[in-house]
Amino acid sequence: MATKRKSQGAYMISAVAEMYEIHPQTLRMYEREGLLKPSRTEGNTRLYTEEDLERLEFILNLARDLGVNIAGIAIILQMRERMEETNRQMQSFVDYVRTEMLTHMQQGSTGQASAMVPSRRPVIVPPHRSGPGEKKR
Amino acid sequence: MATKRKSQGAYMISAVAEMYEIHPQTLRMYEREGLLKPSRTEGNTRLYTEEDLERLEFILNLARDLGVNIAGIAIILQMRERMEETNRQMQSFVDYVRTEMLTHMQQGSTGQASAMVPSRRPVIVPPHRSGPGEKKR
DNA sequence: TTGCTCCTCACGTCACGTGAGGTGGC
DNA sequence: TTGCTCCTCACGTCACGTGAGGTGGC
Repeated sequence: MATKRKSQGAYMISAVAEMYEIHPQTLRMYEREGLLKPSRTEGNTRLYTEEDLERLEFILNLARDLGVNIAGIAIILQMRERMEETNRQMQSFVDYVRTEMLTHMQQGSTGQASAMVPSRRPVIVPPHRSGPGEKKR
Repeated sequence: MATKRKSQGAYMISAVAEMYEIHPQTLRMYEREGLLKPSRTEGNTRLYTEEDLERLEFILNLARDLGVNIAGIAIILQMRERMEETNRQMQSFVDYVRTEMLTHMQQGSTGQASAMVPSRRPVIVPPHRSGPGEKKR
């Protein structure tokens, strides 16, 4: 019984091809060019995880909708990862500052804490809110 | 006397073409596709500023060395600008935190300012270390 | 056996870069 | 006039996507 789908949300190539209306050869090409790295079964069959599919959607958006070629997609993927890392670091810095501030506020200060820590988070990317800073006080 | 170069480091198309060994038509194409926006003389002749040239170098690096197509270059340019903006905001946040810290340190605290405010700017771009979070506690 | 997988080779299409041709202003 | 500029049109090349053909394992 050859199933197209594997447990844990891992998909064989034809299932992925069907889901995204993409030619299996194109999927193999994307892998050859380094855009995707699905794992393999012992029999050497490609297995696409949910994470691979998320990445594939991003790739297809660039390739189909925006007309970016493979070299461009590779670079954009790199930049995306770098930005995500930057955001993580930024967030941890904000968290650090926040707790440090609170610590010092408690050590005999005037209670201006909310004036000191900005009420909205300063920087970072579009959709997210960072969480802290808001419901403080 | 038709000069190729204008004062203030503004260049006409053939001068730019020569400097970068690029076909004038290619430069016109890059403009048509929105990658470059040189100003014009009253007579409608393109004038490339130093800033345009810096951008052009970035474009040529992507196109020639990395093989990125125009759609990809457009997106990468956008992302670059966004990252630069993020870095600027980050820097100003760091500056803000730093001066605010110092202010509060001076108001009857223990003088741990230098332990609290990172001495190098945190986050940002690739090869750096993040700075805070580590020597805490 | 069936229906999948793997692979390589090859073709059609289109974007990119370049060239030609004709125009106009310093 | 010369040498630049502007523009449009068109061609060659190559990357991308797709198809065919032959193989092997569940």
